[in-house]
Amino acid sequence: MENQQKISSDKSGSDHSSVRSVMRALDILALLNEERTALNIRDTSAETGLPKTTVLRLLQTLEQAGLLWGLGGGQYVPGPALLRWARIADETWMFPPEFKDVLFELSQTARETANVYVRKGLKRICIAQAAGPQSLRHVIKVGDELPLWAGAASKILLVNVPKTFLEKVAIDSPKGMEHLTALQQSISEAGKNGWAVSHAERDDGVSAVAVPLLGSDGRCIAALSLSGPSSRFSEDRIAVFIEQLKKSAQKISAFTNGGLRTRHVALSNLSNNQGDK
Amino acid sequence: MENQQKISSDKSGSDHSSVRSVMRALDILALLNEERTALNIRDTSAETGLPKTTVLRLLQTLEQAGLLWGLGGGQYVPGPALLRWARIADETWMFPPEFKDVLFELSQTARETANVYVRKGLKRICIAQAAGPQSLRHVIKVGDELPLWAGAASKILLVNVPKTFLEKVAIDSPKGMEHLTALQQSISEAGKNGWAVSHAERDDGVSAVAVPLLGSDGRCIAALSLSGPSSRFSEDRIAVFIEQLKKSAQKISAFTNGGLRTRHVALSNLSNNQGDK
DNA sequence: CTCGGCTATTCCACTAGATGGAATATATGA
DNA sequence: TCATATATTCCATCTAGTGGAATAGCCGAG
Repeated sequence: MENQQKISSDKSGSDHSSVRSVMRALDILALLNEERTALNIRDTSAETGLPKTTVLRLLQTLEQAGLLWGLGGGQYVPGPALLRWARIADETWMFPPEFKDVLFELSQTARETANVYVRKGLKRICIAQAAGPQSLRHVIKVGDELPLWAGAASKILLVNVPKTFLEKVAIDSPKGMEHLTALQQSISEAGKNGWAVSHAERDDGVSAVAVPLLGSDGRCIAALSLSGPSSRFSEDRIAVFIEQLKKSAQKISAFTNGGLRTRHVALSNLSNNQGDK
Repeated sequence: MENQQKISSDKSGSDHSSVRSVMRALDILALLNEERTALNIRDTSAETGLPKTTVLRLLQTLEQAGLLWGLGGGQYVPGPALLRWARIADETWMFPPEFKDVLFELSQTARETANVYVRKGLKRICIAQAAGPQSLRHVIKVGDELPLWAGAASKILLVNVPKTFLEKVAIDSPKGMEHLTALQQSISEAGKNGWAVSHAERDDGVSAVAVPLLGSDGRCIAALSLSGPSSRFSEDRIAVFIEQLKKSAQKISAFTNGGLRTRHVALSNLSNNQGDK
C-alpha cells in the first residue's frame, strides 16, 4: 500500500495529450517496488483496473524493451534494461559529495531523516535523502513522489507561485478547493518565517520541518526537510531543528555557489514547469 | 554513435504484438546516455525517423511520467523518476559482494576488462563488469545490450540452444542466414572446449575470451569474459586468460552454491526466454 | 486419473485514439 | 527589421491498440 502513485492520475496543468498506452505501461512498471518485485497478470489487471488482455500486451512490450524480464507463466520481474537507466540516473542526478555529507551530518545531529525535495508539476519529488539513526523513523526513498498539498516541504516549495497554480494544487487534495485558504495561509507564513512545519498532514503521526535551498538569484530551488514521528517534534525540538536546517542549507549554498546542479543541468532551471508560462 | 540499440528493432522470437507507442517512447528514452543527456525535438525526430509531432507528444508523455524533465524550449533531460527505477534496479540486480570482488580481481590480474553476460532474447546483456587497468581498454557498461551473433561470450551462451533459435540469431546478423554454419561451428567448439574466443567479430580490433558460469544443475546461466584490443590477445596470453577465467568462474560457483541470483530470482530461471517453450 | 476452478494466452471485430501533414507561434540571429 | 530555424497547435484520416469472448494450460482435490 502506500504506493498510490498512479502516474497517469497526475492531472496536472498540462494533462492534455499524452499517449495513453505509454502512460499505462509506465503505470504498470510503477507497481514495482522493493517489496513487490514481480508482476503477474491477474494482480496487475486488478490493481490497474485494466483488462487482462491489455495488461498482458503491455507486459510483453515492456519485456521486449528489457524493462521487465518474463519468467514464463505470467511472471515478470525487473529486467536488466533498468541497469542502464540506473546508470544514467546516477550519472545525471549525481550531486557533489559534500552535498551528501551535509545531508548525512544533518540526519545524525538531528537524529531524524533528512530529505531534499524539488517541485515537479503537482508533485514534489525526493531527490536526495539521509535516513535518521533511530529505529522509528520516517522512510522516504529517493525518487518517491509526494503530493504538494501537504507537508512542510510543500509549503516551502509553493512560496511565490501564482495563485492559479495553488488552485490546481488544492483541487488535487482530498478536501478539494476548500483546502485553498488553509494552503495560502500556511504558505505565506512559510514565506515570512523562512521555514515551515507540518503535523500529520499526509500521514498520521508524521511531522516535518523544512527550509528552502536558495539559488544564486535568491529563488527557492529545493526544500530541505527533517521528518519523523510527531512525538519527537515538540515545540522546542522544532526550534532546534530549524537552526540545524538553516545551518545545513547555508553550507550547501556555500559550496554550490548557489548553483545546486545535476550532472548537466542547474537545478534552478528546473523549477519552471508549473503550468505557468 | 555506437549506440545503435533501437529497442524496437529487436525482432526476436516473439516479436508479434507489442504496443507501438510504448516502444517508440522507450526508443526515444534510449537515445540518452552518459554523453547525450538532453533531447530536443528536431534531433530526436531525425534520429528516430519519427515525425516531429509524434516525437513531441511522446516527449510530453515521458515528461508527465517524470522520466524526462522538460526545461522548456523543447529541451528534455533525464527526470527524477529514473531515480526510482535506479533504486529498483540496484535492489533487484544486486549481487553478493564477493561476486564483484572476484570480477575486480580478475580484471586486475588479467589487466583486461571483465564482463558477465546473460542471454535475453536475441541479445546478450552485460549485468556486471570490472574495467581493466590499461588506458586502452574495451569499454562495455552494465546494462548494455550486445548482439548474440558475435563475440566470445555469445558462443558460450548459445551452447545447447535449439537449432531453430540459432537460425533466428543468424538472421539477426549482418550476413543473415549464411552465418548459420559458422555460428554452429564455433558454438560446438565452445561446448567442447569449455571456452571461446573472438577476434574482431563485432568491433574491429576487439578480442575476447569467455567461459561459462554454471548453475547447480550444470547448465550455463551466464558467460564470464575478458575483452580488450586484439593486440593484447596473442595465442599464449589467451591460454593464460582461459586459466584465469576458469579459476574465477570456479570461485563464483563456490560461494554461490551454483545459484547466482538476483535479489529475488535465481538467475538460472532466467535463461528460458528464447522463443522455445 | 479426472474433474473443477483458476490463470495465462490467443483471436478478432470495433472504434477510440494515436498519427502526421500543414499551419501557426516563437525564438534566434543577421 | 526581416529571415530562418525550431517548437507547438490543429484536425481529418485511418492505423493499431483495445477488450470481450473463447481456448489452452496448470494445478490440487477428490
